[in-house]
Amino acid sequence: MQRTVKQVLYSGDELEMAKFAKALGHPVRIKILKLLESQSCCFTGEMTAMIPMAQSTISQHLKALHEAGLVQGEINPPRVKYCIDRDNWEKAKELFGRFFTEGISASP
Amino acid sequence: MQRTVKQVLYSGDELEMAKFAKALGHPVRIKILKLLESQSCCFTGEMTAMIPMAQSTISQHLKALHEAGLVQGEINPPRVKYCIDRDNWEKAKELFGRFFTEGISASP
DNA sequence: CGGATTCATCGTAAATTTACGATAAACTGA
DNA sequence: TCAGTTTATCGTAAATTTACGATGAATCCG
Repeated sequence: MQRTVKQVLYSGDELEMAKFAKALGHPVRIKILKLLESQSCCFTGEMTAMIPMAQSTISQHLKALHEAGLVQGEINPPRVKYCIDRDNWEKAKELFGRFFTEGISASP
Repeated sequence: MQRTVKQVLYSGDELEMAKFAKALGHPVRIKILKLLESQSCCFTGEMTAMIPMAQSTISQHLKALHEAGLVQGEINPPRVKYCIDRDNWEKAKELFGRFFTEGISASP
């Protein structure tokens, strides 16, 4: 008897690419990453000073970037210093690179 | 008198990257693009045959990809043949490439 | 002129995202 | 210990996304 539900199956690469892409799918998050990229690291406060948006909203976007693994935060009381997560950055770079050149790996 | 509303300003590149990234931000859209990439082009029906999801949903995702400019459809009655939009594909490739290596262009 | 095929669009419900202000939590330094 | 600073989280409203089935539009073939 057929018990498995009709459902799309995704490869790990597909899921990971989508996760990264989703995190990049808002211009303010692009801007934040650009900031971190240009000055290696910075505190939340510096971002809120440069981006005219409520502090809570910036914090929310940072959380999204963190959950996608693109950013990591180092507690430096009473502040938090954010940096690009280099490992995942490289992973994303490679995934996007492959995707746009050959089309992502040909897994399931 | 100050009349402009407090508002974040984005560069064209930031907006365009976010638009592309958002379109890539769902695994089924990644899968669809992979399909188009691997067999140059295909009809909607071939996708719905390979992806267990309602035809209307696939069509909706194709619309999203089309609106982001990543895909173009050529009417071939009674079917529609979809292909990667090569111009924007290259644009996206370059944007993501620059972003992950140097960090996107340093405009406003 | 039908009937069949192919795809888009509509209507809809549930879930998620996005923004804000208010508040809480963690830590410093006086 | 108390006041101040910095950031996260909560609560919330509006907008958007995602999925489905049903229906509509366009075109081909007989």
